[in-house]
Amino acid sequence: MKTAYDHTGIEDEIYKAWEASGLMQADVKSDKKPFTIVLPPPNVTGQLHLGHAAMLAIEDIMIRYKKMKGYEALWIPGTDHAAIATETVVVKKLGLTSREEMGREEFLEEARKFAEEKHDTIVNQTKKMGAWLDWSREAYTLDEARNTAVKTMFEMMYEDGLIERGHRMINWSTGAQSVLSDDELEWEDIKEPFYYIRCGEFIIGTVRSETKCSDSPVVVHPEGDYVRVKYKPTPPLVREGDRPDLSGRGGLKEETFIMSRHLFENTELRQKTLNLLDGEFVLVESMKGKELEGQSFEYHTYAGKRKFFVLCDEAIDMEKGSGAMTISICHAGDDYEIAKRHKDKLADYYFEKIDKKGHMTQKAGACAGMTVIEARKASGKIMKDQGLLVGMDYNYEHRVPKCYRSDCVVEPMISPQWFIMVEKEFTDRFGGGQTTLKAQMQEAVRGGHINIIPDKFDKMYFHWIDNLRDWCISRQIWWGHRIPVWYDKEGNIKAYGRTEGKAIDPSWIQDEDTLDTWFSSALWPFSTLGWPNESGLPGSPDSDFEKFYPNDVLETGWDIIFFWVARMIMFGRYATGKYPFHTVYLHGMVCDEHGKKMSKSKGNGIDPLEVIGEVGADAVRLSLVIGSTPGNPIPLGHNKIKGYRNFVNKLWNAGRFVKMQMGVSKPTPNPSLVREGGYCPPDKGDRPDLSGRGGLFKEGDLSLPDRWILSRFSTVAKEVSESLETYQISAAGDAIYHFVWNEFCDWYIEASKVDMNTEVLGFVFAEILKLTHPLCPFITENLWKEVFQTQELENLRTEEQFIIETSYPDLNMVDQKSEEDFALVQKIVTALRKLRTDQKLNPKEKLQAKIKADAEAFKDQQKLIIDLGQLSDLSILSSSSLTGGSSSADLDSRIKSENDNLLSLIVEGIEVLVDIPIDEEAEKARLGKQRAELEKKKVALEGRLSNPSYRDKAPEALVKQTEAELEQVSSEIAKLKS
RNA sequence: GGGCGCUUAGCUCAGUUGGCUAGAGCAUCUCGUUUACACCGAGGAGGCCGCGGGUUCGAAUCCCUCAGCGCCCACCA
Repeated sequence: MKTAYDHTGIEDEIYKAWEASGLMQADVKSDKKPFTIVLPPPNVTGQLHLGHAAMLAIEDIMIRYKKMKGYEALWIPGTDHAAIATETVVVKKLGLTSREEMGREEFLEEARKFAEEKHDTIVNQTKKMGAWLDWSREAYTLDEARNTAVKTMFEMMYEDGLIERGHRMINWSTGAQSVLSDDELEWEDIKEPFYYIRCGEFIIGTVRSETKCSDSPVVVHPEGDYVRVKYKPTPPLVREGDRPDLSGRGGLKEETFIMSRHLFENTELRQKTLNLLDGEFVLVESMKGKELEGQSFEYHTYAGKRKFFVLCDEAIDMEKGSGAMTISICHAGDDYEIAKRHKDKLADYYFEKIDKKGHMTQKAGACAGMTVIEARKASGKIMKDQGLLVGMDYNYEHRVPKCYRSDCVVEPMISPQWFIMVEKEFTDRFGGGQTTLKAQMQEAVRGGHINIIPDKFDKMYFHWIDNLRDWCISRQIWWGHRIPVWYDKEGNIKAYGRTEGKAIDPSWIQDEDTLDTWFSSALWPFSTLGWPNESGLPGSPDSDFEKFYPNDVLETGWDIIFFWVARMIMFGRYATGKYPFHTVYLHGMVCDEHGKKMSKSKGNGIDPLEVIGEVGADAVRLSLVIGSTPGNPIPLGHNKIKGYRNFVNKLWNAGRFVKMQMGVSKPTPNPSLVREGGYCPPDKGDRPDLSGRGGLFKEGDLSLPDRWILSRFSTVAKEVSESLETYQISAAGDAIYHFVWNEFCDWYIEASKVDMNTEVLGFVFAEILKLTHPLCPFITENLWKEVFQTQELENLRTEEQFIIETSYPDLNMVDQKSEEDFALVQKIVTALRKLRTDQKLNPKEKLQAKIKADAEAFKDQQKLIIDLGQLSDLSILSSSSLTGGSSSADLDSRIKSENDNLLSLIVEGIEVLVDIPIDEEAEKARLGKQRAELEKKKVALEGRLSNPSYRDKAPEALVKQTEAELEQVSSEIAKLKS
């Protein structure tokens, strides 16, 4: 064994051995209680990033822990075809400007090849993390089985009327050339000029100047208060940063405007808004919006002369702009809503100003053919030059939607698409009566069927559902599940859903579009378990679906709670009648050590594969799970990783020490250690019992450190299990870290060097390896083999065992007395070490000391203190050990008088006298400081006890405890003073 | 604009029903080449728990105000 742990090579070797062992494959016929997690499938074209690494670490810990706890643990791996993301990448890789340059089939073949190549990469990277996945059940969101599930789901929902096709306002990604769901938008803050434009007498405000190029209704509020005003300019119109309007077409001449009373009367706002007009506004008349209705007029737009007419609608906000607006029915959601209410009047106004590529149509006149962004600038300039503007705000800030995959502009457009109706009533197939998908999703969490960790996401979840609109599931891309609908030449639907056993007429045409990638992802918890083929079929008791569905925990990053988690809940409940899992564990985003998002430009990114190469997967796993709590950012930096690398090395070296003590021969069973009728090892062969259910050691054989470490281990193992049960992985890791380092290594191993019990040493270390295994699978397996097994890795399964085959530690050897006794030893030894530091003594110099104690009861501690405190002797002061006989009348004062040349340490009220040359000054200072601290504490305790309400109302035990403390503090002070 | 959350040591963060002297890692200071480990050991220093108020015998913890920070949703006139 090397002095420093070297993970290189061995991790891959261990993973291969696990795979070869067959142990990773869950047994559907097992009697054990199932525990199931489905791996959130990484994008097949992706690289392993830190988010995956965190996910893998957390889920692997859960799986290994449950497996060692005796569950039939199943963790299903898989990959996601990631429709839009992959298609975008493939188009780029093939050097196409659009997929149409290649035929559909040819393109799909290329995409398939690409996905296959990339698949192996992500799978191998997943294995690097040590993930205990059942590869025999690996799934893919775009494979045959999942396609069957998709078609079945589509069919069910279509028949229930929950899937409909219709023309609606949708989000169009000009880059991906597809519709996107509301959740697939990413919003970007930008600053753009905001224009106030003349439109006849009206003034309309817009940031989208390019859309103001066509015939349009001017919409006003029917009950809104409007005014017609006369505008009298104040020439010359020259101001800083502005040029006089020399065109003579506006600004300088008298004219009339119609605006909201709100704008007219708020002078400050008016000046700010109509900042290109400098003059006087004089009221001509007042009117309600409805009085304006129906008026029509012609006016110049940047693209030429256009017709307008006035329409009333209550959607108008009188406080915004001038209280009037024109609408672009095909290019804005709100406008479309207004148009729907005025169908009869607006039939002629449904025309596209922007095409699917994001270019302006012929409607845009001079700007036709430009991109939206170009046209926005150009049209603004034209309008300014032509005097069509009455106001401008250069600092208007708003947010624009971008495509989350192709990062291009998203345009609202009207298009025929397929939708899942989340608010439509249907009859629950599982006896839930009339309900809606929305209601089922709400019930999942509200009814306590699903527990979200941390619970702050409950609110986010409900908020999302409350605002949820129908889910657009069709996509105009090729890579994905093609929508299972067939039309005849007239466009009538002739077939849908599953095709097995159905006659598909060759003349029918399948829908060109594919399904949203999240449609197949939403089926993942049960499509991976054989649904629909293995579900609900009588007499299929051994099916994965029966055994492992519902899943137990769904673990993922909180950022896909809506994309994925909510939709799995929706589909799971709808299709199987059961919520797909009982617990949702959401981890946060990995960020750098200062809480900043990792990004290439900042250079603070960490590549998980690179660091695994440097320090090994175990250290990386610990870095990702310790020091972070669910839902909160996971801070990660090289310092942290280094810290856990050091821990892994510490564990390694503890293993080396244990192995050295156990000798070259492997440990053999010591019959004297196993009690009559005690624990019987469940394992094959005559190996030592390292499983530790208690009843293993004879009381009399155990030293104080033995009893202490067994007791402490019992407590810590319990804490760790409890933490893992309650998904507090960080707390579990922290407890292990400190137990191993600060108790086992710092104290037990040190004590062992003096008085060795190799059975206990080996036993506790073996238990530590088991306890740590879920967090650090590689090094624990490695040490398990090195220290406790005789066989090589490949033979472990048949001849001995892998560590995961053992039981998770559950030891009941808590011994309060030993813990207290050992704690006193630790405190006295620490005090002695501090004394050496303070007095600048040679650390190697052995000291003489004395202590007052019961010689027999203190025997164990005495020896330990001598050894660990580097003493030559620690004599026990008792009445008989003092000169002048056995009278114990005033033992303390006699001790004092006979030893007043010795330095006195007060530890836990016990006086330790040390024979060293006393530096009077330093000693005085030390005592003064200690006394001050004690006095301060005494005052606090007395204050509390002198409060009658405290004695009255605080629990009795607490009051007693306070009294005991006061007593001890007082006695310590007395000893210091004497 | 609506909502959620955070503020604890120099840094990153724990602190689970209110109760011992508020903890950890890293950084820092002093000492140390003790044969498991220098990827180490020993010891130390460092906190009005954001500000102000309230409830309580008792508040980092519960309630309210304010300030600062972060996030989610909505928002294209």
